[in-house]
Amino acid sequence: MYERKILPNLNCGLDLIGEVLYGKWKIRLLWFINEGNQRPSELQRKIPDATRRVLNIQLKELEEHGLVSKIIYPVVPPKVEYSLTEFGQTLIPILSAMGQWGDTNEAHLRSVILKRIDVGSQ
Amino acid sequence: MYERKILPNLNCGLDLIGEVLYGKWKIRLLWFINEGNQRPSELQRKIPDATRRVLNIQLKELEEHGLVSKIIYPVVPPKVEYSLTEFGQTLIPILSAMGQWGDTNEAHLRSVILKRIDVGSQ
DNA sequence: TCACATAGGGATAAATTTATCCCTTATTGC
DNA sequence: GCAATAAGGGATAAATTTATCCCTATGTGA
Repeated sequence: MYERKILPNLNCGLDLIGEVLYGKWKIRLLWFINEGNQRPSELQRKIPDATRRVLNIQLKELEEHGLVSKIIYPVVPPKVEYSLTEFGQTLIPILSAMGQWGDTNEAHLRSVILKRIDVGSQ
Repeated sequence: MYERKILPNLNCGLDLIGEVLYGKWKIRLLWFINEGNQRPSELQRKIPDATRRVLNIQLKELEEHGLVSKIIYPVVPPKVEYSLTEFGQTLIPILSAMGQWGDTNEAHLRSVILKRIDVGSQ
């Protein structure tokens, strides 16, 4: 695992939540797990742009942060199921509000985001 | 400005909000601006761990994404004021909920975050 | 027997984000 | 004249995060 050289700022609640949600795929993972996609392979299918590798890494972080729990069934072929912990579930209303905000403002957001990116590319 | 080689995913509302909030200091900037710290030097004092440089860069992104607006007064020494746009203000309830969640769970979060980090360091 | 599905990890490269350092402008106070 | 203040930008290094590639294990079905 990467060993940090610069410690994160943990001064206030926003810092703390930022620390556990920071990660390209974490919010989506929480969301899809909450929707019932519990197995790694289902999550991969839901998030095809991410590689298995990163999803595993980010799932492990979510687990270490106490947001999801993992059950490994001792069968072959292997079977694993993730689910939100009680603690992780308390995040759902917030993620839901975030998603709604994004959906509500989709047109505008898509426009300004792409404007910053397509400066000569494509 | 850095030219992206990998385009971001913009499949759903969560992706969109993630894109505009992603940045080490952005949430804090929005928060402090909302609290009335409008001038760059005030923001720097509020966020001493960030350098002027990064704050400027992230403020510019927030501006380009339509969340904050910037007024430059033509005086010397220079005077600049940032404020939330109407659009930016719609984010405040969400940031507030996020901050509260972090505050409520401060002890637990601090513990699990530090556990992941202090694996041999310090 | 060969391909496939399932889950996961190591090593390393590439992408992206932050940090550092230094430079500019013009006025006020000493 | 010299230091401090206000705001900000360029160049470059360092830190951090993601992506790529390859390898392991074991049963099931064709």
